[in-house]
Amino acid sequence: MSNIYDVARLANVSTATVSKVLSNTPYVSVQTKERVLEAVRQLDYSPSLAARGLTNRRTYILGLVIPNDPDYLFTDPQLLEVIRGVENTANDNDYNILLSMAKKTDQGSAYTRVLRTGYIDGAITVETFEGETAGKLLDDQGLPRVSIGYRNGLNPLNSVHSDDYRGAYEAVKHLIELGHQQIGVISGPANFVGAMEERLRGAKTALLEAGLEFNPGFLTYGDFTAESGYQASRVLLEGTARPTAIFSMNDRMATGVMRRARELGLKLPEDLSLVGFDDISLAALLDPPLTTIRQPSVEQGRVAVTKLFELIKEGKKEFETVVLPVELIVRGSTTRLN
Amino acid sequence: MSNIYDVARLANVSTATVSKVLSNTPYVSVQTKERVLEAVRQLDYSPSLAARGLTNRRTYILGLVIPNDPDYLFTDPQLLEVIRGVENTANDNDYNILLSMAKKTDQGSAYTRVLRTGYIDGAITVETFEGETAGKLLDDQGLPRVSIGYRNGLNPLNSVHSDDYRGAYEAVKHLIELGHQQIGVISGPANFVGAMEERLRGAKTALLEAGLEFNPGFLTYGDFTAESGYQASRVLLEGTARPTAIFSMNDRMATGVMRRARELGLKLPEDLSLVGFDDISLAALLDPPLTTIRQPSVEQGRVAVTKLFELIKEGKKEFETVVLPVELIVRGSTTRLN
DNA sequence: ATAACTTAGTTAAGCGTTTTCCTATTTTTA
DNA sequence: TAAAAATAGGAAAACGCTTAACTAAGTTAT
Repeated sequence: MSNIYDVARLANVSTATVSKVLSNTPYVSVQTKERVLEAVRQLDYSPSLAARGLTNRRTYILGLVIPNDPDYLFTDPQLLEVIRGVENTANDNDYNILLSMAKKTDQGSAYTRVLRTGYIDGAITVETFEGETAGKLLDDQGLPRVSIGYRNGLNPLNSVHSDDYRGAYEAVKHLIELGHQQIGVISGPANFVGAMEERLRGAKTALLEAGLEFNPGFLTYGDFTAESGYQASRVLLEGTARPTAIFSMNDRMATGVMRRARELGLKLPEDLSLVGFDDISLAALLDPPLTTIRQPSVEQGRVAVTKLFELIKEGKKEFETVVLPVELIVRGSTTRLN
Repeated sequence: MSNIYDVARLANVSTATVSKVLSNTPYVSVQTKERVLEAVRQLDYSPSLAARGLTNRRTYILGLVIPNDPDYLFTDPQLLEVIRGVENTANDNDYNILLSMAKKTDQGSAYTRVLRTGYIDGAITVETFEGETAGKLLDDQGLPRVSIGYRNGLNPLNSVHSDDYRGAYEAVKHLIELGHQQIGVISGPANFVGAMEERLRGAKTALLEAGLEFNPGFLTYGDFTAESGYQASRVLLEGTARPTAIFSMNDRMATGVMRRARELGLKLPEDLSLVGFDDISLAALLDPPLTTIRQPSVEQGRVAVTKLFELIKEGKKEFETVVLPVELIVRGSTTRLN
């Protein structure tokens, strides 16, 4: 592999000039510039990022930190979308993505080292459960960081997330408008930062506005997996007074509800209306197709990186949290209460 | 952030000694070593990977190259598992993962640059369609590389993949043992390297061994999405002579088949037996639960990295392709032909 | 007692860039 | 037409680490 000296020699200039040409610094004549570029072409030269990082203090690498604890979070298909949005946007701007799937137990491991070692110019952290330490580690170093999700609970700075409140509100309002008054809610894990609280708040607000009251007995918790939705729905569907509709805080848990309902001989949507959250690709293909709240996952990644660039390149310290709009997608799993 | 000089000064030694301590080179006295380590601790020092990479020619970063063309491949939940296997194994060995989602159209973009610039010590490429260039780019530089999937068609070197042949063979054999003779096959895209050919070969072999002949009219193609399975199954299920069983080369397409069958009033498994491939987490939760071939996705990532380390650390040039066993999971979507 | 090792630690070069000063030439301004 | 300003390019230091080569002291073998 050729280095900057090879190029300089071939173009008959100094390495300083080569560097200037490559970084578009002014005061290089057109002829010289062309000669250098020709040499670069001939040698198929590309500058060593390691060397560049050493002088520059810029590595053109962003960290993407995703908690790997617990395992089941990782089966979320939306996550892949987020990753895709992050990677593509970074790449469009000539940045690369270093992936860190942090385990809480890690101390001094490769992942920690990378976050501490000037190897990345900034980071995106996917916020999940309370008690993740990666974010603090980054902040302590003053590294630019953008959260996907809710940072430190509901701190309205430097994060990007969907409008969870609104989504839940719309979901429940939709059910109420269909005549439902007994509405069960399956939440995600209670210690999942921010999002679940917001969705619960949205759901409650919708009830309140309709003059209905929230029945704590109709609130259960799952862990986002389909299996947990199945379990949670037992509580709701096998009690004496069962709800006529269920709002599940993600689609996968909703599939669990469907399965349970089927087993109990309940027909959707006639006997039970069901609204999910996420709009995973499968949602439209279920039987009946699932009414749900669409969340812009790729977009979350995209916006997070764009915002991170503002912090990195413009030296900004903070920005107002970006809340991305969600959309109610009405399909076949909800119907008017008869 | 402190550097090696700070540590050296504090410990009253030369930087060389610090470096030796940190890399466990012999000929450092216990006392000195302890003094250095104490200084490291006090200063919370960790060496700059950039600088280290410059001298070392080791970056402790592996590239993970995943084609991003076409989009729909990316919705594969198995992919996340593979990524997880790769990342975790790399991390366990103090390596990090640089994610590259290559678009074919990219030339000279961030991703290409990273692959050419001595920034990674090796790479894992996820093989999908023919004509991907990232692999060649890496090979041209002599960078160690392991493929997940089938390298250059069926080249039996330096790759890791599941036993696609065996999986398809078992799937179809299972159907035959249940008495089915008219078996439809929904393949993935024909230009998907290796895997589809192998699965088709497996299916044909099973038929042949049972003295049945392969009916080309019962072979259709999808693109791995549920929607394409739905479309493909129309061809199979709406003809005059329809198969009594279908082998779908992935689970998502199988869900499309289920949907179509339901629409046509066909009951699974009585009227139609269905076998998928992958065993995605949803498979067990479908109605009926899907009989399928389980593929070890996390394991593929894990093995790929392990093998890559052999190439990098031991300087090996090649290894025999690792074929990971698959497993037939019999659930409710298949039954004896009556 | 001397030669030959072994151990412990240091010096300084080198990895491949970028960037800050410089110098020299050309162009503009008054 | 002289001074000032703009343009073009180069020399060399700096980034933070590793490592080859070296020195010096202590240990062992003869």
